[in-house]
Amino acid sequence: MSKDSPTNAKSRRRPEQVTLSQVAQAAGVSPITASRALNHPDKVSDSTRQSVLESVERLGYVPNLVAGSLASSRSRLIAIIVPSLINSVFVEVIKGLQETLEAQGYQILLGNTDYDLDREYQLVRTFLGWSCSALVTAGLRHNDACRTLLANCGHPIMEVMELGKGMDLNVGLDHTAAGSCMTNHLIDRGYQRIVYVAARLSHDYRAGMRYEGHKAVLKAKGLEAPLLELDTLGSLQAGAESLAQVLQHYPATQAIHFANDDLAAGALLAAQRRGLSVPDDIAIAGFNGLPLGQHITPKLTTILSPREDMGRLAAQELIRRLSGKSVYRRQHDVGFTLQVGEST
Amino acid sequence: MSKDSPTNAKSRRRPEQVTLSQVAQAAGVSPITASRALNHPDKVSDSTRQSVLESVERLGYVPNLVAGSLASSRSRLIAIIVPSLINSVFVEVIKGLQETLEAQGYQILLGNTDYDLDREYQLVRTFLGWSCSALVTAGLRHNDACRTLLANCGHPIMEVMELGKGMDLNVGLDHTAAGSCMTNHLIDRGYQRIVYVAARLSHDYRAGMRYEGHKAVLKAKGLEAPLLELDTLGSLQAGAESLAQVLQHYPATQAIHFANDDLAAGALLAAQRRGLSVPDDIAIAGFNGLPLGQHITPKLTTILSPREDMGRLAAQELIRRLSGKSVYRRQHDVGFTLQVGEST
DNA sequence: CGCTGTCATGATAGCGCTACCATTACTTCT
DNA sequence: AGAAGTAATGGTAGCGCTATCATGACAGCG
Repeated sequence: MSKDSPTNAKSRRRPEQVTLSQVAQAAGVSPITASRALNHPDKVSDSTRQSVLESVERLGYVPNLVAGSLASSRSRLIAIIVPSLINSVFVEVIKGLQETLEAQGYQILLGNTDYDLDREYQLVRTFLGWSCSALVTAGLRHNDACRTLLANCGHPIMEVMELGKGMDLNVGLDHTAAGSCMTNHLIDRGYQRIVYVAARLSHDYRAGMRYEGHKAVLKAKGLEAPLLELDTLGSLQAGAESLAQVLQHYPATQAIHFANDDLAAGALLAAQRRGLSVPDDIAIAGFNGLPLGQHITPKLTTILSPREDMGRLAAQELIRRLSGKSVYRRQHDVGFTLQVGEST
Repeated sequence: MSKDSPTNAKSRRRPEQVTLSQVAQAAGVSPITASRALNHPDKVSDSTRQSVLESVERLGYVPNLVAGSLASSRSRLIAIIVPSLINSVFVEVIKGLQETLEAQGYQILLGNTDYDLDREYQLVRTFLGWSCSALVTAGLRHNDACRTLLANCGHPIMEVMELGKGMDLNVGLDHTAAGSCMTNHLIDRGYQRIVYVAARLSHDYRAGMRYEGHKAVLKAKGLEAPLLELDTLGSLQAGAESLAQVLQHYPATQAIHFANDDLAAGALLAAQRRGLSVPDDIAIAGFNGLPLGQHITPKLTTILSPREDMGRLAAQELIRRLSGKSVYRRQHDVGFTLQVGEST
């Protein structure tokens, strides 16, 4: 009784906040029963549940999830850590995750590392401090401190985007294979002098993996694999500018294999402005399968990666794990699809 | 002593978790002093702070933010509620918010309503349960329950995207004026038979506001303001399809005023495929100022809205408010810029 | 020399909730 | 009939941290 009394001198309570005890009192049950009525509805009788819910409604009770999490050390928070929000690729994965997780009553803590692994470590620390139920990171690369923290935190870790030796769960695709796939296609089309253009590989190291796949194919045929690395983010603008650079440095180029569709589309549109014919004067290929590529003329040849699906699948796997079901696979290869357009 | 002992039969602690008490003990100070060393560094002596930080490092202590928030009823969490993650417009606002808030040590709780106000209410409830420091919502429209909750929660509310009678803080732009601005431009160019094309106005009601601005200008000149509302989300695809519909239903159309750049660019690219000349056969205008519009030929006439800036400004205002500074403006008009391209 | 003020630190008592165990009233089984 | 469940409820004791007040030490002051 005195516990609930606001006259208590030591009380720090915000008096306007309705607590579960007040709900319980109004419903004529103990606080713990009220708690059960809300969180384990099957553990109380129908009539009790009814009257508790009615009191909740009447008093405008909003559960204090902070207190609940502290008491139960479970939070229903999922941390999502991505390196960028500008790159729509990550947003689409977030979309898939978010859609699935929110439907299951999880909330999303979003962090952006800006491609900085130290920043990632800080974010992981903070998110662990929120005792989030699981962490999702884009990519398999972490610094040592971060790796240690993740390995010992006791929560499920989901690494998305690429496929490889993950810490725990992993949903992604094989970027090296994707790079090879596209280059095989270009060679099938008869192109031999192919330049690979990427934006800042230190950031987008997955583009670097695709380049490795690309290079392996060319080397096997005894061909060169020149690389043009731009010092900007991938964008239409960067793609447009890179076209000029390629034509200047490698005038005999027959095809350009771009690290992503933004670059490729930018170059394609710039080629049009210049009066170059694609693919006759120069062939252009991208990666990602953005809608844009399918609406420009000529349609862009690209590789479609199932980004929202990746997010959805990752979320499903996590939920399965979190709900204690043992039926799950540690690793999922979501694959990719070569989408042959008119630009190659 | 016995409190920290894991032998205590009633203890529910996860034994692997390092607590502040352990850090304090290792540093030879009381828990409360250790807390101060971390959260109010200026309130402890240099030597104490040093030894606490060193113990934190050595023991690998990760602060339990849940416990901290419960005790202090402050969380450094900011809720961001948007209606969609597909629409890049919202993502850009999130980007601006996130960048500014993370730099100040705030974390982001992200929610997606899918244009459903009831869902928004649920998200607000949940986020308030996390006693987040502030809430950001995209838009001024809420249902009654949500409005009541927000009004009484005692936390700063920031409504972004549009300008109007907000609940608390408001950063946005005048969509009606933006609609008028573009239509004035079209009329200046000599177009009179102008169709407005939008995607699902019940969702994107801001597009509806722009249409109102558009209509007002035309009505004032005694001109008709036909509206074509699509039953899809705004996308390149929808824009491409809408072109055919406009040409069929309104064959004499001189210009199309699209609700956003995705639609406009889709239509422009589709017009090219059809061999129509833009703007000679038909003029096309958009809204948003997406990079895409500046890379296609002809360049798209559009209205540039400062989306990341909107996010940044909103975050700055919130931070100012949260840190108790009284210097803030309740409302900011971030304005917009008519970007005249080659498509009109 | 006491008086007041500031600084660094500590003891206490919660924040609002739930895990854990206990209790009671029934039902079912042998 | 008594043992052995099962279902519904409650009491107690924290979860790990911080607000509040209290304490002691020491400086400055007339």
